[in-house]
Amino acid sequence: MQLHKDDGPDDATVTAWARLVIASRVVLGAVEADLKAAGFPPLGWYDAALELRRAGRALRPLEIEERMLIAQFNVSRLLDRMVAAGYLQRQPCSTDRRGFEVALTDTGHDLLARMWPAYRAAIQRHVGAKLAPGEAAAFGEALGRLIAR
Amino acid sequence: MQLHKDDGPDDATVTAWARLVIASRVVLGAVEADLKAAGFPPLGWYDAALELRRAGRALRPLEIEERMLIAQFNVSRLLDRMVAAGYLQRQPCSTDRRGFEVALTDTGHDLLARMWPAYRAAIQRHVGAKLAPGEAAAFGEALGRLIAR
DNA sequence: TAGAAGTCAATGCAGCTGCATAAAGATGAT
DNA sequence: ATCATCTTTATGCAGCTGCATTGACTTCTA
Repeated sequence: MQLHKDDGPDDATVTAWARLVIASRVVLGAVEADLKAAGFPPLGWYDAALELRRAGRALRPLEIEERMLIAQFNVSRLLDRMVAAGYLQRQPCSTDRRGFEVALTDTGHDLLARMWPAYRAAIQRHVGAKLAPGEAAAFGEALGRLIAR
Repeated sequence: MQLHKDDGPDDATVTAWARLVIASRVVLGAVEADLKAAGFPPLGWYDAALELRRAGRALRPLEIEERMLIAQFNVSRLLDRMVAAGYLQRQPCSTDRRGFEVALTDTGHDLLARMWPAYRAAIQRHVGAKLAPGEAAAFGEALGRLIAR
């Protein structure tokens, strides 16, 4: 236990932070590299497609933004690229003529199906295999707290 | 407990992975934003300067690369920028004429000293305050395992 | 010690990100 | 209904990243 006069983080917190910075770079990079090596598009494409499949309906860019927690202008461009690649299609929004909705095309559904085996293997290789058995749950809990609020 | 026939990740691992992707983006972004709002350069600059102070001597780009786990060409350009900003200085390497060493300037030492209060506060706000008491140690352990190997 | 192979660092290019702002439509107050 | 305000999405620009390659030097082999 560390004594301190201010409200700064304790040593364990600083260590956790420093490792979070490194680990996210290393693990994200490794998973992305595996996917790319297998000829697939970047992770963000999968994530966006997955949100659409989970929702079970067309979503507006704003809804994608809320779910993926990425900046508005990056959603705009990500959707552009995915539409251009044929994975998504835009359709006019019935209730707001400023916006539109994006829906998964058949090709988009197919992308999810084809990527999952490679993606799942990458997750197991770079995350699952490195955590102690049973450790993942508590680790995920802690990460969830970092996102909350 | 999940039954499966293949060697894929279990649900807790997939959840942990998904949250790692989001949490690192959210938390890194928040800390970077705090530093920027206080008029400081990006995190990577602090990290590089910190490695130099920790080492207590000039380091070669390759050594920075190993410590920060970032790509070679990104080290090259990060050092360029930090030298241009006056925080580092290059000096010829006595044992290898291909390379050189970088050393912290007085301004660089000063940067570390000036940034730390803002940085520490940001770590506490975005990480320390969100973890349950005592949780940071196990969390850091798990992150350490992800980096290892 | 010559030559092949390896290592260290920089750079041109393309693509992605952050930021500020714009354009178009929705919403709310009077 | 009108006008100001807010919301939704797109985009120009600058800077950062990944990738492939190059140039310079070192190391290894014989």
